Amino acid sequence: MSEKNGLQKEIERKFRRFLLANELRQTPERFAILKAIYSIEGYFTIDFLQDIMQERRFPVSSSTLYKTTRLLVQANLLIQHPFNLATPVFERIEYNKPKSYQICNNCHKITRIVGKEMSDGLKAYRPRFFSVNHRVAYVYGTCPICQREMNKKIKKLEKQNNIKI
Amino acid sequence: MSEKNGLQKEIERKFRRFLLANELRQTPERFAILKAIYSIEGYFTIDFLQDIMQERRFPVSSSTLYKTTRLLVQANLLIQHPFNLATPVFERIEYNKPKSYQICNNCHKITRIVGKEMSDGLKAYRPRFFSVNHRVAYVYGTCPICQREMNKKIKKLEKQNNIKI
DNA sequence: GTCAGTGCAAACTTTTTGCAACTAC
DNA sequence: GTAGTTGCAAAAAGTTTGCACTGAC
Repeated sequence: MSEKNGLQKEIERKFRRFLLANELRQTPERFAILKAIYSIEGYFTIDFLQDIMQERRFPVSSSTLYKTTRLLVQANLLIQHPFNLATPVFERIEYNKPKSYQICNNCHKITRIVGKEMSDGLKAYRPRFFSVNHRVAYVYGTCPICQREMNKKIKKLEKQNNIKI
Repeated sequence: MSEKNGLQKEIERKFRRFLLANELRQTPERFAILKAIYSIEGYFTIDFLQDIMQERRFPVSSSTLYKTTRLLVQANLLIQHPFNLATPVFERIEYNKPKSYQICNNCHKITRIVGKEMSDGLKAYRPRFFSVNHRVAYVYGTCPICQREMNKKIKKLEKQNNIKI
């Protein structure tokens, strides 16, 4: 069995356990949605997910999508990002693999942070009485392009009005 | 001048700079909202903020609140949390003071993480070409109470149906 | 004086809910 | 067979927008 299939099975098992423990039913819709979500590499919105389901010849209503995504968040298989875009952005969770993002609050550009410092930093926290599933970090600030533009504008204003801002 | 007033002045200055740089006007509403937000210690929703403004004898319309909170997020003075509750949850930002939260996805209990490991861990990441304003981390998982309940339920089901889940 | 900001109400979008048909258990 | 799930349409909630008035610059 390939690595990918093994992971898929593990995820399905996790969801099955969750459904059983909460006395919820194992419907084809729920597993089809789970599978579709894990086929999406990056971020996605509810609308996009519905398109994917359509493409996969497994159309589902948006009420089902809303309910199922909520279940998956509860089951620690899905995350909803605080990107404050027009619509909520979701992303699959890979167990115990910390994820970090750098967000420019000016141009709203989001960059994934790679490299060990951040993921090691996140793993440094080991709670004694809490079973950790996944860790996510967001670093907010200003990207170099926006930084330069803002400085230029401020300087221009200071010169124009002969003031110190 | 007290520490608190100094901080307040610094925050107002930051907002003023932001408004100037973006050629936006310095209205009383904007500064009153900023002040109200920084008077709230924990999380808040738009509705709650509107109540606060009412109490402070500075009623503002919700359209103004939506517009101003968006500006404050852009100005790196406010953050919107990904708690997936009924309504979006906001919180003021304290510059360069990392914040972390532990979230039980089962009972939705949110706990602030205190202690050095996490904040030091977050500070370990120092991007070379990005001006960091603030860092936030979320640790998702299951709290001890929910953990125990889930285990109990799973065991009961396994016994009942003589299966291994 | 000009033009951006505010408040109101209406419009719009997103999400939830009630109900009949269906299906996992 | 029973009770949870789905899909549809309607309702509710959250957010944005158009417009007249106000006030920052």
